[in-house]
Amino acid sequence: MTKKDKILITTAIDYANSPIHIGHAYQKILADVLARYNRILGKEVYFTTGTDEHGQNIEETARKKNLEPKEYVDQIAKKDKEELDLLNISYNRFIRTTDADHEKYVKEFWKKTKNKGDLYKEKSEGYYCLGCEAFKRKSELVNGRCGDHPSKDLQKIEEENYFFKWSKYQSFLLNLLEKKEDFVVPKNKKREMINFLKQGLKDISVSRKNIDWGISVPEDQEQTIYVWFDALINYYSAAQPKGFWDEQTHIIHLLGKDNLRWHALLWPAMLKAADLRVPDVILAHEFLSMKSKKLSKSENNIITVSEIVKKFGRGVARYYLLRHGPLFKDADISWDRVENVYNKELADGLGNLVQRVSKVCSRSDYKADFNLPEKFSPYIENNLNNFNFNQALKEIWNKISKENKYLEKKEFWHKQNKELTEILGHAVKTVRQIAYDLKPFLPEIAEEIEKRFNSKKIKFGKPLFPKK
RNA sequence: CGCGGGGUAGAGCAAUGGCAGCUCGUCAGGCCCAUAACCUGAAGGUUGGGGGUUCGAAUCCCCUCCCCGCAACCA
Repeated sequence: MTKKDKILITTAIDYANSPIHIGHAYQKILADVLARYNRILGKEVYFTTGTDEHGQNIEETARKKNLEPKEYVDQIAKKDKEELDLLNISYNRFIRTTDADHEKYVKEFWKKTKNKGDLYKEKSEGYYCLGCEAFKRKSELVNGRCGDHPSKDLQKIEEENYFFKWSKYQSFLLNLLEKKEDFVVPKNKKREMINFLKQGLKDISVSRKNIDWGISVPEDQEQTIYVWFDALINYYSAAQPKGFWDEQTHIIHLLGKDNLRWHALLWPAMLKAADLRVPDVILAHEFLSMKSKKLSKSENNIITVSEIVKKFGRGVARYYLLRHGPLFKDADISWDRVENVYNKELADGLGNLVQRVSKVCSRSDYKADFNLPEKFSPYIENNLNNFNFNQALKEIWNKISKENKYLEKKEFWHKQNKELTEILGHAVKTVRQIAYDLKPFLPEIAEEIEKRFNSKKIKFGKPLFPKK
């Protein structure tokens, strides 16, 4: 991160085919931590998330449910928002690709790119695969069939579409990736993008004929803008009017590894074509699996945010994912593991430390001082500046363990007067700092600890995390 | 030769050439402030397999087996 004082943090917008699950939520949590952290540091933060609502898949899903596409995506967007609220995600704008202002920006963007000469119309022969809901190039076919859906017959379609001159930006992109250290995080993903680029870019079709559910091409009503072209622009539509798409803003995109190519290679090329600035950091995280199997709705192998919150309470999903989630490496989740982490790390670790310190404080006449923490511990800053969310939490938990050892060694429950005051002073200071450090990660928990500890008389209360 | 990640104690992971470590679980002890929590100690590994380089290999090289993603619209 940098010293600029405006920061734009975005998450990918989720495809409104089905509501989000815990895997999607992971990304929102990462973004939320960055947003809260930077706000506390006094920076101006704009944090966006939302839904990607156009495209043929969505139209068909809606029709199957006897709904108009708009009705259907309204439902999904509402549900997604509820899930985000359960996690206390502090977004500033929930942008939907069906929002009127977004449509306006997409059309503007299109015109700019067209005027630049980077969009051209060309008749192409395509093979449409019903399994993929997508066009295949002849070169992509395996034995004249789609490699992913060999059982489906391909429809040969001749269509005139708009193409984006992606190939024109190959060296621009290569330069960007090679020169800008942090442009794609982590490094191995960046290498992957560079390797892909070196294979050569082909121009890409960015419009479709005979698709109704989408944004139509300006001055060409027959054509509809391809969903990715439409979706990527959401970042700009959300941020630009608020003044967060200028050179004074540090722009961070968070996304899953599956979307990296579009964000690292197509989006910057589109921005360049429209004479707009490119983002600073593109952070791609890995995937969560459940008992080694992909999170998949069709296989009934998902956990939703509401389930986890219902079972363990708020904050637990945030903690689990931030500490044990798939940051730069795929990670596995299971109910057993969540329960174990809840009991050992949250209840026995953080929760118990808060209890034992506050109990001894409240039964003695100990009076705390008002030297409240004013900034994050250095390890929080170091780790968050490098996007090491899990390591930052690990450091906090090391601090908890160290304090437990200290209290044990001092046998503080036997002590009195001056000696006790000294030990409690140490413990209270530590707990207060822990609460401060936890603010970006577990805001509700941090607040609850502060309620008990940030006054003269330390209060003993109910366990923060009742044992399961 | 499509691209990439991975295989280390019962489980999850760390260690990029120098005594193989951490968390959980297990076992023993201590403590009694705390949510049967906390603290100390112990057991448990020929690092998937084979070969090579080296004084020394989980780590570098070659071969091989196995898992998992991505492959241009699933976070």
